[in-house]
Amino acid sequence: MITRFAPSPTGHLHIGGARTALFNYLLARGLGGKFVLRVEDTDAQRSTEEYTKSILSAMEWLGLSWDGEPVFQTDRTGLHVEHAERLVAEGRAYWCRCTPEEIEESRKKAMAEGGKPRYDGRCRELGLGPSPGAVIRFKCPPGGQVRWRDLIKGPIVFEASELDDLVILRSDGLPTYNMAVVVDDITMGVTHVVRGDDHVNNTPRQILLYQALGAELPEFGHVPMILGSDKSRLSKRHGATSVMAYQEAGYLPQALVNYLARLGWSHGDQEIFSLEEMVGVFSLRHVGKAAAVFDPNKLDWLNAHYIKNTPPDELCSLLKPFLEKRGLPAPDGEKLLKIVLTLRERSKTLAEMAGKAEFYFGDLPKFDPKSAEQLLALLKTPEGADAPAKDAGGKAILEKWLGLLQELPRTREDFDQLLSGLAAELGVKAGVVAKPLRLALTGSTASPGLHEIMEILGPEVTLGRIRAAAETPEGYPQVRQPA
RNA sequence: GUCCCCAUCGUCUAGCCUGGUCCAGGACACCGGCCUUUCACGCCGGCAACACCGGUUCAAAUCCGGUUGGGGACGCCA
Repeated sequence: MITRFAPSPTGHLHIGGARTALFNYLLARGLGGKFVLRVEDTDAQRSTEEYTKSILSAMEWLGLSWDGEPVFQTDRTGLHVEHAERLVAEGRAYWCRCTPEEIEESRKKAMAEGGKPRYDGRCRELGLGPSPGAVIRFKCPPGGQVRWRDLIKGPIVFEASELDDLVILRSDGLPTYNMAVVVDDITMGVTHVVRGDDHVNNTPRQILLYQALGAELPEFGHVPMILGSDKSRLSKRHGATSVMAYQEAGYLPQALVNYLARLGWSHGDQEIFSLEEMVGVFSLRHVGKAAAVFDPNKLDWLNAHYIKNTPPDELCSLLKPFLEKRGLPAPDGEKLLKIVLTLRERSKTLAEMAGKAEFYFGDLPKFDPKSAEQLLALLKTPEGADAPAKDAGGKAILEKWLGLLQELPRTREDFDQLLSGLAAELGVKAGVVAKPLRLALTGSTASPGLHEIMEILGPEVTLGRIRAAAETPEGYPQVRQPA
């Protein structure tokens, strides 16, 4: 068995492409076959080397290793031309000199007659030879049906009369898509052609070419499209569509692969799969026929799952580039590890984690606008007898903390004792005394546990931040612009 | 316009092939509760679907036909 992934380098690897690549990979690996990569770069206008590199690196990042060197379609032009000429020689194709105007006229006529726009084959029996501007067209059989049993969709039938004489060799001497694909799949020994749904309509033409070339047919499988939330084809306006964009947003490859696999494929009620695990249980039989809507929420859930389950030291190295992107200096290993430990249960992406880590850096934290307001409000609440029972006066609380924390508590238990002691002393709930401290330390009302935070910040920064908040010097707190 | 494909909770899906075990199961999201120094995690609970019509059958989410709806394709792009 040989499967293949055949992207054209006219853009970055997108979500849909990644999924068909994944399915091909799983199919081959599961059955001990080969998975090859073919770069379909026959469109000289739009193909670039940069995109080729980008696609290959995205494949590697996802862990979809292919067998052998990538094949470039433009390296095989000779082969394609040879086959096209052979078809002419055997009377199964012919040279056509029709002008664009003539073709257009033919299409319009077909449309007017209630059919689909098609070329009428007027050069078909003219026995023309090559000439500048001429193309080779395949002679489509006049009648009958083309049918195949699709690996995913089941039996599909096309009337041959629906097909017209497609161009197989362009006037610039390069093969067209259908020709190049068929010749390559034949000569590369591809046994299972698994590709996007949008190619179903190409398949009957390709089957005809296989037959004209006297080649054995491969199996075909067409995987359904991925749609955006409005059920139209997934595109940029739905958000990120390239694998690279997800990488940059801090998604883990395991999460993306897991998500893509489960989008359209299932294995009972199981949701979490490693790539290796999927290889063992994957089957086209359980790929659905219907298009699927891409759900960023579920991807986030999976990503959070994989973040939580990645060994912390590994997470540290994964996080570093994201910290750097924010201009945060990577702390030494021990400290970074502690930071990561406080954040990994709270982050859906590495980018989000880096954002949440921001308050660990610098002397004073930046506040989000709402938290800044809250701190100021707390500081204004009167202390003592005038204070509402639920609110013991922010300034007083912070000063108490300042006293209590001259020596940082060693353990979480020690801190808890300080906390509940202070709460009892002021006759308020623990949350009331924790809140000003949290605001002072992190610039936010939501954060990891206070004790672990202080341990990471160290005594100097901890006390400095509390003091700054209690005294609210001019211009404090400094408000952070929302990202 | 023509052809092809598809149709179970808001979303991803199990079940459909081999009708009864499905007044339809799981997951994400959402809502409620517990845990709790906040947020999150975790745990518990809830909401929520067989597109419609007809046929076959003792019995249909499951089989058949039609309708509607959605998607895709009709290039010297891939």
